[in-house]
Amino acid sequence: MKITIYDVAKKAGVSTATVSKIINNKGSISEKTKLKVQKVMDELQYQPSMIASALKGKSTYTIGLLIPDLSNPIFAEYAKYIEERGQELGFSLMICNTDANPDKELKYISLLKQKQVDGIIVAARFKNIKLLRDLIKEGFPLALIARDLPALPIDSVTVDDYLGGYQVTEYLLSLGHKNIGVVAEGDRSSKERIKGYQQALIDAGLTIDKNLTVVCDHPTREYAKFHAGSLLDLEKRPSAIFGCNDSLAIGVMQAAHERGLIIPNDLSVIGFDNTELSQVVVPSLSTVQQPLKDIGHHVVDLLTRKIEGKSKMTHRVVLLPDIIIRQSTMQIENMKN
Amino acid sequence: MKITIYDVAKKAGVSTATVSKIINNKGSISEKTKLKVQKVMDELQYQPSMIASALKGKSTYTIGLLIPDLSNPIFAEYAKYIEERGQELGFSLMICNTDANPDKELKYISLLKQKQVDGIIVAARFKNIKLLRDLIKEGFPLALIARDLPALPIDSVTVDDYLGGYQVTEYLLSLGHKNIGVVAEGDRSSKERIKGYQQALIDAGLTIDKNLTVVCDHPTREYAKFHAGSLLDLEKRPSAIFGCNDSLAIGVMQAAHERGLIIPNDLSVIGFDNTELSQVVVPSLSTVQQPLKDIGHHVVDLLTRKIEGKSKMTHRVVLLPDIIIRQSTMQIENMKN
DNA sequence: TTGAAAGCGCTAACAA
DNA sequence: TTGTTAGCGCTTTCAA
Repeated sequence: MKITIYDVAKKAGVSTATVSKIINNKGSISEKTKLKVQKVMDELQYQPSMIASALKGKSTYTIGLLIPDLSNPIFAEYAKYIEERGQELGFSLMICNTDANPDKELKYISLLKQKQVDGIIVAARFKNIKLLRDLIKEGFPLALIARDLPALPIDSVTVDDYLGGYQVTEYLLSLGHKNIGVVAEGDRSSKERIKGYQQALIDAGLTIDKNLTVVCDHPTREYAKFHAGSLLDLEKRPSAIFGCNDSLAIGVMQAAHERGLIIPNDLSVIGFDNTELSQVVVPSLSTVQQPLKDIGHHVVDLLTRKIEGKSKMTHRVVLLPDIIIRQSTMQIENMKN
Repeated sequence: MKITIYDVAKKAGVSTATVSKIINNKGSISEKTKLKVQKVMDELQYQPSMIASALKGKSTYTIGLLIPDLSNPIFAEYAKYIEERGQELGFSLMICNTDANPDKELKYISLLKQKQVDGIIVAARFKNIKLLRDLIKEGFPLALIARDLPALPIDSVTVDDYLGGYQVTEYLLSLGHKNIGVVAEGDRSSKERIKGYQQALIDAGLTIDKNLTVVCDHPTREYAKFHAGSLLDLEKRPSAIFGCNDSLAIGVMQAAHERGLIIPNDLSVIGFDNTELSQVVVPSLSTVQQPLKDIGHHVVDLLTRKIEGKSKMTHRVVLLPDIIIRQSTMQIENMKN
C-alpha cells in the first residue's frame, strides 16, 4: 500500500504532527528529530499526498488553461511558456481546448472548480463573458492573455495589436505604398490591428478605403487566398497587403502567385506572428513578432501572485511587438509598375 | 462558503449517505427522495468536490501527458487529440513539457503521482527508461505514443515509421531515382524511417551507400540545410533526398536553392509529417501524413481501459502512414539532367 | 429505502 | 519541542 504520514511517524517514533511540520517547514523542531524523520522519509520513499493536503484547504498547485486551439502554433507556444513558468513556480498545468465553444467553456470551468484548481488562465477568443464575471464575483483567481476586457477587473497580458498594425502600416508607407490592403480574421486582435492600420493612414494624411479591408469567415490560408483574390482583382489593386497573421499573408502570396504576380516586385506582403511558416516561404515573409515567452511567463506571474494573495490590484500588461523585415516587402520605386 | 454535501443533506432533510448515493447512482433510493435531493442540489448549485472523493480512494479523472516540446506542431497535435478524447471520456489532461530532460521527467512523474493522476501518457523521446520500469512494477497505468519499448510491457500507439520510410523510397524508386539521399534526426522515428529506406533499396536490388545518409545533431531546418549541403556537393549527387520530417526536407530545399538547383527538376525532395509547412513552400512538398488524431484518441482509449481495470493485457497498436504527393518530386526522365 | 459513523491522509490549534 | 485531536468533504459498510 501507499506510504502515508502515519507510516513515517510510526517508524520514526514521532507524531504525525511533527512529520507534517517538518514537511512544511513550520513550527519549531529540533535538528535531531528533523534529521531522523527525514531519514525515514527517504527510506520509505514517502511522497505526501497533495490530495489530502488540498482537502485540508491548502492549495492544489494546479492551474487551468482555457485555450481555443492547441493546433494553432501561437496557442501551443503560449501553452508551452505558461507551463514552463508554472513549473518553475511549482504549479502544474491543466489544459482545456475549448474550440471557442461557450458550452465547453462552461463545462471546463465547472470541472476545474470541482478539481479545485488554484486559478485559471483564459486565452484569446473566449466567448462566455458572463462566466468570467461570475468567477470574478467569487474572487476566483483569473488572468487573461491576448484578450482584453476593459469592462472587467481581470489581470491580463496582451500584445499591443494596435501598435503592431500601426507599425506595419507605417513601414509600408515609408516604402512609398499608399494603396494598402488588409486581409484579416474576425477576432479582437485583427480588429485592433486594423485600427492601428487605419490610424497610421490617417496620420499620414491619407483616407481610408473600406473596400481594401477584407475579413475572412474562417482564419485559414484557403479563405485568405480567396478573399485576397478579390483585392487583387480590383481595378486599382493595392501595391501592398497586410495579412493579419502569417497563414493569411501566405494565402495572399498564393493568390498573387496564381495571378502571375511576383512578390515583392508586383506586390508587397507582410504578415503577423513570425511563425516558422514566414521563414520558409519564398520569398520569406516580413512579419511582426510577438513576445510569446514574455506573455506566457508574465501571465503566470500575475496569476500566482493573485493566488498567493500578494496582490489585490488588477494589472493590465501590454507588451510590444517587433517588426521583422524579410524579402516580401519592397520600396515602391523598385517595383515593376 | 463552498456548498458541501452536508448543506445539501440538511436542506433536503436526508443524510449525506443518501445524497452521496444519488450523486453516484448507487444503492437503492426512492424516486421521491431522489427528485427532492436533486432539486436541492440544483438550487444550491452544488458541485461535489473531486478532491474529497479522490481522498476516499476514487479516481481523480486526471491523466498526465509527458511530452518533449509543445512548440513542435506534431506534439501539439498529439496533445490536442489526447485532450479531446480525454474530455469525451471525462478525463482532464495535465501537461508536462520535459524538453527530453531526464531530470524533469523524474520530477514530473513524482509530482503526478503526488497529485494522484490516474495514469500517464509518455510521448516520444522519453529518456529515463528506468522510471518507466518502476512505474510498471507498481502497476501504474501507463501508455506510450511514438515510442516503442519492445522490452517493456507497456501499451503503445505508434505510426509505422519503418513502413513510412519504405513507402517513400519505393515511391522515389518508382519515379526512376536510384541515387537517393536521406537527411535525418537522431531519434527513434528517424532510425526506423532510415531502416525502411534501406530495406526498400535492398528489395529493389540496389546497394546501400552509407554516405548518402546524414544525421543532424539538432532537428532543425538550419542544420538540415547545412548537412544537405554536403550531400549536394557530392561528386555524384543524389537525384532525390528524403528529409525525415518536413522542416528537415525544407532545409534540403533551401540548400538546393542556394546552389541554384531547381526542385523538382534538378532534385526531388520529400518530407514527413504533412505539417502546414509542406503545403506552403514552393514547390509544395511531397510528404507522409501521420494519423495524429487516431494516435491521440487510441492512446487515451488504451490508457483509460487500463485505469478502469478493463484490460490487463498489453496492446501495441501500429497505425499506418499515408504518402502525399505534391510538387517537389518528379520522374527522373523529366528532370533536367 | 435510509442513516449513523468510521475513515481516506493531512494540517493546525491547543495542550503538555 | 512535541503530541493529541478535530476536522476538511466525501464514500461505504452496516444496522435500522
